[in-house]
Amino acid sequence: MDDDISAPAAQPGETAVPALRRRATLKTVAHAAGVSPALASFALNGKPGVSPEKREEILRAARELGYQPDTLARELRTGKTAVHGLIVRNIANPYFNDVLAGMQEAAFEHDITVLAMDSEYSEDRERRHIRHLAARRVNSLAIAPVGSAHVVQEWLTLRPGARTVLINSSTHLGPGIPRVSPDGGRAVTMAFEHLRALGHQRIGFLTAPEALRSDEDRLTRFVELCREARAEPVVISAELQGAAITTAIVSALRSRPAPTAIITNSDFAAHYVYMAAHELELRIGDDLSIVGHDDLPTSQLLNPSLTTIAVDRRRLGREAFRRLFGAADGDYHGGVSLVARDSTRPPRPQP
Amino acid sequence: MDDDISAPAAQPGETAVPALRRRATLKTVAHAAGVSPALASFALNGKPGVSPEKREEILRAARELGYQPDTLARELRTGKTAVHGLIVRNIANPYFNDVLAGMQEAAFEHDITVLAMDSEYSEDRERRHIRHLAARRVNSLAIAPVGSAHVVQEWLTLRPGARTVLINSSTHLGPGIPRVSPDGGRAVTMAFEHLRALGHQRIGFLTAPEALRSDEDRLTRFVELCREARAEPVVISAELQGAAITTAIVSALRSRPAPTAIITNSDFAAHYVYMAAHELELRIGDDLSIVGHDDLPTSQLLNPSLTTIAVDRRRLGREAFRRLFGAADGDYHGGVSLVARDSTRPPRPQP
DNA sequence: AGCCTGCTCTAAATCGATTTAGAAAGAGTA
DNA sequence: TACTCTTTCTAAATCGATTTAGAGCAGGCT
Repeated sequence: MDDDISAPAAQPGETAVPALRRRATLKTVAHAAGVSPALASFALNGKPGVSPEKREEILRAARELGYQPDTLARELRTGKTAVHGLIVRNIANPYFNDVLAGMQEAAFEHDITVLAMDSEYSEDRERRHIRHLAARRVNSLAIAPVGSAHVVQEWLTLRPGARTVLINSSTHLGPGIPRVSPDGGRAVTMAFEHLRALGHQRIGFLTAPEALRSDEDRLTRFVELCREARAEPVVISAELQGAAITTAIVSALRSRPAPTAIITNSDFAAHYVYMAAHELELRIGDDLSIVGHDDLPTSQLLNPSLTTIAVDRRRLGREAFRRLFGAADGDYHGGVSLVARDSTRPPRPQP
Repeated sequence: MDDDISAPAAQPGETAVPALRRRATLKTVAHAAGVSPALASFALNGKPGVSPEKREEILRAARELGYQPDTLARELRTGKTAVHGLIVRNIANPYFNDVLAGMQEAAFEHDITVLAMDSEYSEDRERRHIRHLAARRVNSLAIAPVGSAHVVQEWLTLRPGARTVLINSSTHLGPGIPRVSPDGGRAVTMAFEHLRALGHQRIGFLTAPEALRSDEDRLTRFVELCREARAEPVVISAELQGAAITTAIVSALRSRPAPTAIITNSDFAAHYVYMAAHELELRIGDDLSIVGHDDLPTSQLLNPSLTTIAVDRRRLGREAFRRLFGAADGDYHGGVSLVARDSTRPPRPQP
C-alpha cells in the first residue's frame, strides 16, 4: 500500500511533474541554516539565547523553505493543543450556528482551531465525541450538553484540568466550570409579562422531556410566574426534533381548555408550533399567540412575523471562547430583549 | 529515570488525593501484560503473529486500564489522519449546516472526525484554514470554495495526493477532484420555466460578484435561457452578506423597467430579497415573484411562503464524505425539484 | 593562574504510538 | 547432527517537534 504522500516517487505513466519536495521540517531548516534543530526551535519560537545573526539566518531559511511547523508533533510533545472542542445539541439549529460562528471568529484571531460536533440530542453521540476529543488531547471544551450533563462528568474524568464551559445549560457543575447562556430567567419573565399584558390567562411552555431537558431553570421560573399570577402552568414536553414535536404540540392545542399562548425556548422550536397551528387551521396571532427565543434572521419574515426574545448569539460564542482561552472566567449571562411582532395578540374573548 | 508507571509515587508534600493515575499508554498496557509495546500494538490492532494467550492477556490489560490510543501519536507516526476537513463559505447559512450534518453523520459511522470551518467568503480565511489543516496533516478536504477556487490550488500543492472534493462550485479542477452539488442547470431551468409559465418576461438572477462567484454554470445557463426566450437577462451581483446585498437588490428593483421576478441561488439569499421588497413596500407574489433554492424548513413558513427548488442537503454531505473516504468517486449532481408556493404568481399587467 | 559568570550553542531525551529487522525457540527434514 | 523453516516475540528506529543538561568559550575578577 503506497501512501507516502511526500515521496516524489514519479509514477511510471505520469507526466513530468515539478519535483514535489518533501515538506520542510525543523531539521531541514536547521540544516540549511547550519545550526542544530534545538537552536532553530528557539529562534522560531522567539526564545532568548540566540545570537542575532543566527536568528536572522534561521528565519530566512525557514521562509525560503516555506517551513510550517507540524502541529501534531508539537502537540504530542508539549501536551498542549491549539484546538477547542465545541459540542452542540443540534447543529441544524441556526442558534448554535451563530454561537459556533462567534467562537470561530474569536478563535481565529488566536490561531486556534474549533472542532465542531453535533450530538443530535443523543448522550451516546455526546460520549463518543468526548472520547474522540480526549484521544486528541483537546483540553478545552465548550458544550451545550444534553439533559443534565452526565456525559460532561466523564469528560472531566477523562481530561482532568481541562478548561470546560457549559453553553445553554442549567446544570451547575462547580465554580471551575463557567456557564455561558442568555439570561433565561429574564427571558421567560419578559415573554410571560408580555403575554399577560395582552390578556392571556392560559399560557403554555414548550420544553424538552425531562431526561433531555437543559433549561430546568427556565421551566422553574415559568412555573413560579404562573403561581404568582394564579394561572395554571401548561407544560408541553416533547423531543425537539422531527415528528414528535409536532404531535405533542397538536395534542396540547387540542386539549380543553387549550392554552391561548405558547412560550418556546427557541425560534427553531417556534417553527414547529407554526406547523402544528397550520395543521389545526389555527390562525397564529388571532387564535394562538407564540413567543420565540433567539430572534433568528428569518423570524421577522415569517407569516405572521414572530414575537421573540433577541439574543446576541455570536457574543455567546465569543464569551465561551474567552473562557476556554483563559481570558475571562465566571458565568456569563447574555442580555435579552423582547421584540414584539405579529405572532402575539390579545386572546379572543372566550365564549 | 523512574519508569515504573504502575507505582502511585506519592509525592512527599502532596495531600492524600484519590491517586489520579496517568492516562494509560501502550507501554503501560504492555508492561501490565508482561510483553513488549510492539507486541501490544500488534495485538490491539488485530495483526497476525501474536499467540492466542498473549493476545487475550493484552486485550484484558487494555480493557482493565481503560486504554485509549493517543490519536496524535498514531497520526504522527503513520502519517494518516482520521480527520476530514470541511470549509464552507458561510456556516450561518442553514444550507451548509445540513451538508455538515450529513457529512458528520456518515463520518461518525467510520469514526472519523469532521473539522468544520467557515471562510466567511474570504479567500484570506480560506487560506489560513487550509494551512491549518495541512499543518495537522489532514489529507481529506471537502470545500465550498470562494469564487474560482484559487486557494484550493494551494491546498493541492501543500498536500499533494490528498483527497479533495469541491462542494457547490462550478470550477473544474481535473478528474481527480470530484464535485458534489445539486444539479444547477436543472435548477435554473425549472425556476425559469416556472416563471415563464406564469407569464413573467423580465426575470432577474441574483448572484455573487464575479470574484466571489461560485455558480458560474448557473449564471451561464440563465443567460442562455433568456436568449432562447428572447428576454433580457437581468443579472444582480452583490456580496451575499450584510447590507451590501439589500442595497443591490433595492437598486435593481428601482431600475426601470424593473424585473417582475427574481431567481436566487439560495433561500438564504431569498430572505434578503424579502427584506428589500419590504423596504420598497412591494408585495411579494403580487408585485414581485421570487424563487429560492434549497427549500429550508423555514421557507414554507415565510410570508408569503417561498417557491423554491428542493435539494437533499444531507445527501450532499454524505456523498462528499463517501468521496473523501474512497467509497465513491466521480461527480455527484443531486436531483432537484420545484416546490411551488405563494411567492410566485403571474405578474401584474403592465400599464 | 585560577575561578566564576554569562552567552551561545548542541546532544540527547521525550511525547506515544507503529514498524522494521532480527533474535530465540521449537518443529521438521535430510 | 546440522540445517532450514515457522512461529512468536523484542529491541530499536521513526514520525517532528520541544526541552533539559551541559559543553565551549570569552571576559572579568581576585
